[in-house]
Amino acid sequence: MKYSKATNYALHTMMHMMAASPDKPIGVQSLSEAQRVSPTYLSKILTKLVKAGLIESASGANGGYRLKGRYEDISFLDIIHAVEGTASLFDCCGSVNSECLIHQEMLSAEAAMEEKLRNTRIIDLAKRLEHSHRHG
Amino acid sequence: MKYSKATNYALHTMMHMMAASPDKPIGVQSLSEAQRVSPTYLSKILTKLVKAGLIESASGANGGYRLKGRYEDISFLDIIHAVEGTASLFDCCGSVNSECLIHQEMLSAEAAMEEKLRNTRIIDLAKRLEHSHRHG
DNA sequence: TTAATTACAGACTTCACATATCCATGATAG
DNA sequence: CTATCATGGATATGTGAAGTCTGTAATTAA
Ligand code: SF4
Ligand code: SF4
Repeated sequence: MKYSKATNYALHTMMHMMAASPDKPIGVQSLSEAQRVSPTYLSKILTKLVKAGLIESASGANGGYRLKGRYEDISFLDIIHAVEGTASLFDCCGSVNSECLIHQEMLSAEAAMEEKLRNTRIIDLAKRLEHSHRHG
Repeated sequence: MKYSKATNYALHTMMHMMAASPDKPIGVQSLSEAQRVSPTYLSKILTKLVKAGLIESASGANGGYRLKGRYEDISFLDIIHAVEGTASLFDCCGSVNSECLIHQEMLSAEAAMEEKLRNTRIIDLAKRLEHSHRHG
């Protein structure tokens, strides 16, 4: 029961892109160096963000990844859902039983967490701090 | 990023014990039959609950597992912590950086879920419904 | 047109952990 | 003493996370 490291990488990358210039694409090479993760692996993760419509990519020289459209609205939950999927944390027996009290409680608790994550936008944190360090 | 099946078993078992008589110990044999899980495996899970002080066990004939003390106060979170552990869902780089905004937000969101789980007691749900079915 | 650069997709490996199973041991009631 | 019951350790087994490798496609610069 842990968030994957991929989610961590995605959050850091998005934070970094928000703090940097949103105009020019940034190659996965430079994005990976700040986080000590291999470029090919980070690329896999960022492709998920592309498919989720959160960012856009450009092949070829001077290509890379770039924010698009209404990037100010992107929340923590958007990124987490793009990377981890949207399935419930509590999948008992596959079927959703709306009458089950255990099930209801677990979904309700998860919803409380998602509510918090949905109401926090990356851009707000990026504004509050030029956050580029990565300790370890 | 899923709750383990062990947590599911523990929740069902506790719900069952609350609905049944709290006086007599119930053997893991009968507890397991209701959930279609092997007795030995369920025993391992229940031992965690014993060590967490949520229930008590009695060896020998007519032994088994039984609620103890202030069992009315047991919350969802108590059981989940006993089974899954109390570590944070978001463990980046091991160290807790209180100044990191990403870290703060993730902890805050997790706290919202735990708050909900802490404020829901098993006994309340057991009262509302004699809940012993297990579909699959 | 060619070469360099970049993202993308698939196969693959490795590793950690969840999910058990089996068996020996210990405790306890009758 | 014996049947019953929990506990602990060792041991599979399966699944998903984490990461690597390599070829392919797209795009730009020369
Ligand atoms: S009884 Fe409720 S919690 Fe248990 S498996 Fe069914 S729906 Fe899920
Ligand atoms: S989220 Fe913050 S504390 Fe955690 S690794 Fe990233 S920068 Fe460090």
